[in-house]
Amino acid sequence: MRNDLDFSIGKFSKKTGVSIRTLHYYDEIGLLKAQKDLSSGHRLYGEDHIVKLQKILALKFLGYNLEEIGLMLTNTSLNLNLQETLIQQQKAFEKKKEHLDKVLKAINQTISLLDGQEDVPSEILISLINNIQNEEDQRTWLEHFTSKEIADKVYDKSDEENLALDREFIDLSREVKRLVGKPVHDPEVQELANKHLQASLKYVGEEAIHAFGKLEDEEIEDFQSMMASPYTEEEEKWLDQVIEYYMVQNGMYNRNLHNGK
Amino acid sequence: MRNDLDFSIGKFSKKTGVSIRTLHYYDEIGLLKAQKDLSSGHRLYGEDHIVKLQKILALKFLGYNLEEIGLMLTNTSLNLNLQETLIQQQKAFEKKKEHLDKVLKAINQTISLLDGQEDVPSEILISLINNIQNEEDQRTWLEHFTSKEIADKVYDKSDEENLALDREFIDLSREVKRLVGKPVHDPEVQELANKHLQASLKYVGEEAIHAFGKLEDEEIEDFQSMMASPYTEEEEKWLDQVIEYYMVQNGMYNRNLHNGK
DNA sequence: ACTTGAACCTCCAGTTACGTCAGGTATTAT
DNA sequence: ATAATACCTGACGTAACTGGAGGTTCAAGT
Repeated sequence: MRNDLDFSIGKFSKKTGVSIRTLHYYDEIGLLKAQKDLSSGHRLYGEDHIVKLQKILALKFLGYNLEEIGLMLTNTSLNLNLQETLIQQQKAFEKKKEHLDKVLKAINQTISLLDGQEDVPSEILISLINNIQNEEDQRTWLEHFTSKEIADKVYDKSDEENLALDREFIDLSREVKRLVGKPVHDPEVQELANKHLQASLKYVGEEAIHAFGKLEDEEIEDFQSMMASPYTEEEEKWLDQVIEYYMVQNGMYNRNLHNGK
Repeated sequence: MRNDLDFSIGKFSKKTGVSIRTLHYYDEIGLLKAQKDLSSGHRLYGEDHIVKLQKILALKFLGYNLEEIGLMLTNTSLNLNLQETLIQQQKAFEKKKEHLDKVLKAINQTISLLDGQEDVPSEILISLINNIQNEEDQRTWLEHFTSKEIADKVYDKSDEENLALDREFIDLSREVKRLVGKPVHDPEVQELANKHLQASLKYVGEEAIHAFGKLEDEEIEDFQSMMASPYTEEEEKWLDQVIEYYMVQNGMYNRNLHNGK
């Protein structure tokens, strides 16, 4: 082993771009132990340290934590270890990427939804975001209880389509919040019921609604618990009544029809 | 405000999928304060808490930390805040995504490099990873000191091309490590020098090498400090001599030629 | 009414990979 | 010799929890 310890910790820090504190820390946990000048206590680094630090940084870049890195560097067979763990690492990072993509999708959708619109009620935003978040689970559920084709139809919409539908639901929910409490037979209220059903139909498709009709209440509740509703309990109850009344009036009673979103 | 506190913390935890311990924590930091049964001290949750927790989860999903979420939920104008901050959030996540992509690229390249190959020296792996990590900086540097065209040629290679080149460098470095210390005039050693120069040429291109020749030593050193070398200092010095001798023998002396990788 | 086990409580410690003081010593430049 | 700079150790803070210890309350069965 050579012993040309050319660098003080400051020089070494500048040369490698790693902060002094970090070097202290690596020394402390034994990951990169410096030589110490016995009289002054100052740390000294040499070429060997540069090489080792490069390894540390490379492995850190690949996502290993310092403990793992420590083990990999003492085990001489870095290679064997790497080959085994890299696959796991890859999977983990791919999961992270999927998550990131979902988040970015949610952010982008929310941005374009807010754009130009004034004062979107927060409940709606939340329900939108939650629905993006749970989209996969919902889709799986829907596929399980109906069919792949229906699930595809409901969830494979273009961005513009989605944006338009979301906008429609915003308007509707605003109406709900405006009219809540009014008697169900009020013409304005019944017009709302009509629009609400139309929108659900557009959102969820006719076949899906038909399939929904056949399910047990319990199953529907499972699904609803995944879908964040933008309404308060009060609003929800009122809307239930409004739509029930509307359907009875129009001879199409089915109490689950409006639960699409 | 309604006061129908229907859930114990256990029920609430199951209903929402948030751990009891996390609910304790949110209560403690005042993010989601539960009602307390005064006689027992047990926490009680109701519908309102569900709604609020949904908001918290949605905002967490968008990448806000708990403090930010707390502020957003007390400020009634969730909306205004959102619209401003979402753009930042978007940028931050896009950066994260870029980083992730780089890491995944490094992992994938390393995996395919290790695949089928037995016992790749760790120094090479490290230098490969470091080079992916610093690719952007290197490219910027190269563009600055030579030209965009050259940088493009050096760095825009297909995956297969890169893999083949990396394999070649592995073989070469194995040879270096095998032959190190032998006299420079040994025919085997000179054959190595030849191959090394060929590989550098393929890797970096003729124009780039030409451009390199015009640079100051200092500038080259800057660049090299970004490129992790797979060699020890001893090997590096020996290789320098070998190649210098080779070039002198073949009437093409230029001491920077072999520094491509 | 009694017991038992599950559910709940509070308080404390630990996690990662450092950043940021504070208070003191060593080296270097003038 | 003195001042500025570099370095030291030790301690605390961070974010968002998780886990455990040791004690209390609730629900159900006997």
